[in-house]
Amino acid sequence: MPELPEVETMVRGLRPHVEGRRIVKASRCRCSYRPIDISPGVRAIGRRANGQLITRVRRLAKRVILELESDDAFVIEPRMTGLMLLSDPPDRGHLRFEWRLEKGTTKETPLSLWFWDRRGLGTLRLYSPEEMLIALGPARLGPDALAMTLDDWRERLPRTQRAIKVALLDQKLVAGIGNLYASEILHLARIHPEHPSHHLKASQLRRLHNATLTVLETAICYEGSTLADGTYRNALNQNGSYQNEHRVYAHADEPCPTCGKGTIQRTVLAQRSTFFCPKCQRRDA
DNA sequence: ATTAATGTTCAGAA
DNA sequence: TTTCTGAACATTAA
Repeated sequence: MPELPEVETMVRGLRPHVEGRRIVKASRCRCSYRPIDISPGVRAIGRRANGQLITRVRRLAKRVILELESDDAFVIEPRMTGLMLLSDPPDRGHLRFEWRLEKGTTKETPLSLWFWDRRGLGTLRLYSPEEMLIALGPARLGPDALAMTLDDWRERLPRTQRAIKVALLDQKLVAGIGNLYASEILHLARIHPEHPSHHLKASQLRRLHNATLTVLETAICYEGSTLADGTYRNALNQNGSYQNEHRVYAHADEPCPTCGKGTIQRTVLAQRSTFFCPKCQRRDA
């Protein structure tokens, strides 16, 4: 479930320890389960990455990017249960990939960066700048949810007739929002999840813009959401705490914390759980 | 002991 | 063209 706030938290945790360090060895872990989906192959990755300096760590939508001095870049996509960890993996059986990093100063111990993934749906790519543009350029990925301007919302949402909840999950339309934050954003914006995207009024688009920024920025402050299954952790294997601030997600049958009158409903949209307050988020509003 | 549910992305179907 | 469905996967709860 790492979405934008969780991936941003990973990147911020990694950055001070990883930027400016040299990769001694990048290699696939011997894993109890199936090996991680990587490309190019292990040998090509080693040839291109070993000895390289990591110049920058950044986030691209829900992906972690490790930029190398050669201008190649690792692109890690955690999908459901992937974690980028500097220490203390929950277990060793689900470790999928390791970057062994050079000692910084003499005092520091050698450091490993790990990709740990319980379900194993995550992927890792090593891209040249040209490959990166093709794989993750504007044709594949819309503007980052935090970078969306009001004009971006006004211009992009009318492009589809799907329910707004479904549109928010379309990474080509707007990148970074996942199932959990889509419900939270729509609740704060007081928009019904089934409202057709192309029928949103100006006032609703303004509220959607503001709610997106508020929810995602607040969630980043709380270091993301760690759900009941405990999958998501930051770079040091610590919990996030935004789950305590969720107003609708996984709160079915509870009173709405905003209006106190409605009861949170759970429905299924695009095969995903969707939570909303029928009083705050009226269909016709 | 099965089965359903979990959520991201993509391939392929409608 | 646009939208929808199912599969990939491990684990837990029912």
